[in-house]
Amino acid sequence: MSMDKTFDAASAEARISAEWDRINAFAAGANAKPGAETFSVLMPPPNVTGSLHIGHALDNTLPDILVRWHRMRGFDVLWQPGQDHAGIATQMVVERRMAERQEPGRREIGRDAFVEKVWQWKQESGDTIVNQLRRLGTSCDWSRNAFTMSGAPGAPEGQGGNFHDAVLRVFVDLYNKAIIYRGKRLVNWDPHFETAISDLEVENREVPGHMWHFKYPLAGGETYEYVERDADGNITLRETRDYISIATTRPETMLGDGAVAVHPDDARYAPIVGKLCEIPVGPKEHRRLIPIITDDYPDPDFGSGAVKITGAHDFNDYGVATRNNIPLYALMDTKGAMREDGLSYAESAAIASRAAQGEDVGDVSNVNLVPDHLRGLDRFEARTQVIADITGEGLAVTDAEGAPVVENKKIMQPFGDRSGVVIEPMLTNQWFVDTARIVGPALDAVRDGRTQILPDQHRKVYEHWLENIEPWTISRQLWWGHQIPVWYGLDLESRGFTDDEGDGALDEVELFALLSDGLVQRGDYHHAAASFDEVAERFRDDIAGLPQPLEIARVIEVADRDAAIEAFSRGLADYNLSQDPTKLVYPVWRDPDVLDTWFSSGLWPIGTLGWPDATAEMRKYFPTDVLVTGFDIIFFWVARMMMMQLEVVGDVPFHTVYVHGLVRDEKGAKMSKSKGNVIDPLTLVDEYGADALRFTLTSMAAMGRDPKLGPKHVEANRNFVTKIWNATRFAEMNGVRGGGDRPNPRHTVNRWIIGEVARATAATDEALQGFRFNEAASGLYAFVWGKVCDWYVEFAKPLFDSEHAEETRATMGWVLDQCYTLLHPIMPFVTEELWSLTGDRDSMLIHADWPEFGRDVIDEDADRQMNWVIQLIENIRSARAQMGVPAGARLDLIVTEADAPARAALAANAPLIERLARVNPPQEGKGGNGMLAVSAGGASFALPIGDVIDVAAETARLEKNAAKTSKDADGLRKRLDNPRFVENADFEVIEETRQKLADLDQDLARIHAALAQLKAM
RNA sequence: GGGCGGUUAGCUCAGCUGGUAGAGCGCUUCGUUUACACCGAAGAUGUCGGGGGUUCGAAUCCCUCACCGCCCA
Repeated sequence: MSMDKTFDAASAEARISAEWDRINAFAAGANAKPGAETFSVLMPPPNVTGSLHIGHALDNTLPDILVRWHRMRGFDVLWQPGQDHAGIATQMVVERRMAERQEPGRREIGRDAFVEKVWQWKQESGDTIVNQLRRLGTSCDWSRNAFTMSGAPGAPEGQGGNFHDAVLRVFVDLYNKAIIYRGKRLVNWDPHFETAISDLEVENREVPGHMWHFKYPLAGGETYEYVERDADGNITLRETRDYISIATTRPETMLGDGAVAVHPDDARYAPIVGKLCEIPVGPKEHRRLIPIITDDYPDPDFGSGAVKITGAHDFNDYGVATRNNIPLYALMDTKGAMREDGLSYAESAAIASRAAQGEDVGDVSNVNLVPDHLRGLDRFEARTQVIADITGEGLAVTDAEGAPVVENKKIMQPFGDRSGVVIEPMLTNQWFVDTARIVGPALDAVRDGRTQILPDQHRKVYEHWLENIEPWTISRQLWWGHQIPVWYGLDLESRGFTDDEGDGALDEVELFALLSDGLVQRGDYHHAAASFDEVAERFRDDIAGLPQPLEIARVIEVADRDAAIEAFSRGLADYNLSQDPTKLVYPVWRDPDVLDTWFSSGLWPIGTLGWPDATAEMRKYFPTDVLVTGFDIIFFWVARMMMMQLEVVGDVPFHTVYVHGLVRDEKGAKMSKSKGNVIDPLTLVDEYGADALRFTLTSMAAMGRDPKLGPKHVEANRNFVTKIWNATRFAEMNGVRGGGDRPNPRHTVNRWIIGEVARATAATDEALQGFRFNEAASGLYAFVWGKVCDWYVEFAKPLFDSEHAEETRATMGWVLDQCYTLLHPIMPFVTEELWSLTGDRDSMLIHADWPEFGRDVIDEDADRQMNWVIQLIENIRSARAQMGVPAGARLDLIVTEADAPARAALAANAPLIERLARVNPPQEGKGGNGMLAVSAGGASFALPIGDVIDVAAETARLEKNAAKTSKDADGLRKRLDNPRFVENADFEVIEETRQKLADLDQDLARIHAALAQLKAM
């Protein structure tokens, strides 16, 4: 059998993958020694919509290295894979596809049909990313592949998992602890997807914008003395004004202003605080007045110092409004267009006026302050119109020439990270996690080291974020996701309804009162439970206290609140007619919203292990060991997993979080589709093989740095694959076979390389232990290429023709086995292939034993000797090359001087030196005319290159060497001459320095001797 | 504005707890000697961003400035 000249990655990868699958090589616990410690790792679940990008390749290569390494060491390993259902992203993809096929939209086909379509789509393309990950050699237990929507309604038959149960259970638990609550809050609203999103899903970007300046006239034409002063208190402007000047970047929100606020210390506006001013937009006859209030929020130095307060459309204003009891007037609908619903403008303005006078007007959600001509307009069209209206009326602040003041300036604007549209702060009912209540343990765990975040800089980021955590909006107005397990019921007892006679029975009058009292106006009850049956129980308990016969009303489920009112009314009417109490129903309806995807992925550690069931996996593999992920999801995912696992099961989800950088292109630019610099990992795999890509990513994974990846790097590492392939090919041609035990050879070369293997092993273990992936990779590269291929293989060539042939074959076979083993976690395919080609093995390499011998197998003498040999060969080669000796010429090697160790090294390794330095067997003699002078520790040599030696060139070469040596020696001498160095430095350092100096001095003496000889000629 | 990180060979980057610089790619010269030209041999290139400090000794620790990047307001 003879090997090809290169490794055929494409065909071998598929074959080897199939073989691993056949023996279930990746299964949890595979290759575990009896009673082994466990090592478990979670895959950061990629979006099920997604396809593999280079970040995934890194996310999975690094943990795969740790996993393979532990598996070979006999740990009981679980490498848990799975995918995330990715609410918005997936819904977006499916909707887009429906549109492309000109199918009816999701609202037309309805929720159930749409969700079914998403499941269908997931069935068709959900495996894409799994198959792509497999091509990288990711050795997860695919039989356990999890999905964050598993077990949810509509999930196809035959798919395991109960993620849905876990999610609902946690929701209900947190709801019952009141850690999850419902509230009407200002949230980030995505007008494209028409859903709330969390603040993490908002990207704030600086974009060119405008700042408009408008006059808000004082009510009743009042005037005041407006005075501006400079820093020293000198008056710079004094004028009589009948308005207050307001700057805004969003004029359309003026319609919803509830007040104008100034800083309490701002003397300019002190005269008008407490007065009313007019919003300069809207129909003249209903021009609204709003109060001028004080609050600490306005910055007197920014703009005019006066700020309009639109509590329902700005987060800062929201704070001011709630502090000062200013109504929150909503202006927009879910699409970001100006509202058309609610009361007429006239009615609305009237209510707002009463509010401005200080009257409590109650719930203002029905108040629509959008003037008729603006209703239905998109928010940006409305802006244009508002500006035109105000300017037309002469209420824009103008410059000296009378032109309206409009500043062009950069403004920070929020964008949806998925939709890319401008996010609108919106006042809506949403569900929140009161993160402040569960954040403590997550902070403590990192502070006390139960979970370690590497590198350290990310720990700080994590802590800072958690210390300033905001409530987490977890409801999403989407259809694809875990529907919130909350049902609402009508509030029949809190207000209005009374049992007049106190007889515990409901008479017709009371029934009528119940209906006419306006159920619509009332608040709702809600309960959370994992199913309708359970929640019905809760509602039955609630209504048990109602007068009869209502207390026996059947709890039924209806679509929504309107349906509930209708069903309830019909029930009452039927009862009224028939006096049959079974006609009475208590309808409840389920919250239509779904949970934020991250709520479910936050449960990834326990959800994938079968929780809430007390599974064997849960007992065995939780808490997990290492999580490898990107810094971009520390908040989204890592922090939330920490909080949720600690709250739900009282333990940290993992001991170590290794945060890797962002893979950039070779110029350091972020990869993005719009820039067109995205590198497809599979293209690289096709071209160079998975091993080369894995090795490249690994060698660039320096902690705390962003890897910069270009095809050149991958090519270089593909060459490395070829290198070890060919070293094996050479071995095979010389009858070397693997599979043997560690030999105990006699020849120095063989003893030396065994020590080098031990060094490489220890270095690899240390690097991986410390998550210094790049050091593991570069150390192995240097060892395999620099030591094994460059030197050992070359040394072995003459040995194969010597009495040491047999032990050299054994040693080389063993050394290569160690190379395959050590490289396997990083380059699994080529090493597995070589393993199978080179010996009869008990197991595949993936289940072979990781080397366990220590540095004690290093033979220091052999080490010294071989380093001397290498030095001599290099010096001879260098001298030859510099003097232009033809590469093929074989020179005599004359030993002019040698101490005992040098003599011994020479004697033991002469054939190697002869071959690699292209010299004849060494002989004693004297240097002389026409000879090159070369030295190595403790010995001097002369190499005759004929009578025609260029004395000048050789002198120059030696002088150059002398200068360098002498410079180095002087540096060391200066240090040693410094008494403070000798006093302060470590003993070892001083000794080492002395030794180095002695060596250099000796070298220098030899060079000078050679120079003297040259001159004598 | 606050925080974090970066600035080392022509390019892309290593350099862990201070002992005086390395790799890959590229470049120059030579080479097809019993694996490998996806190769081998030899070689050139660095006041380690500027300035200051601590130290016997600083790319490494501290301060400061400049520029670049990221995160959060």
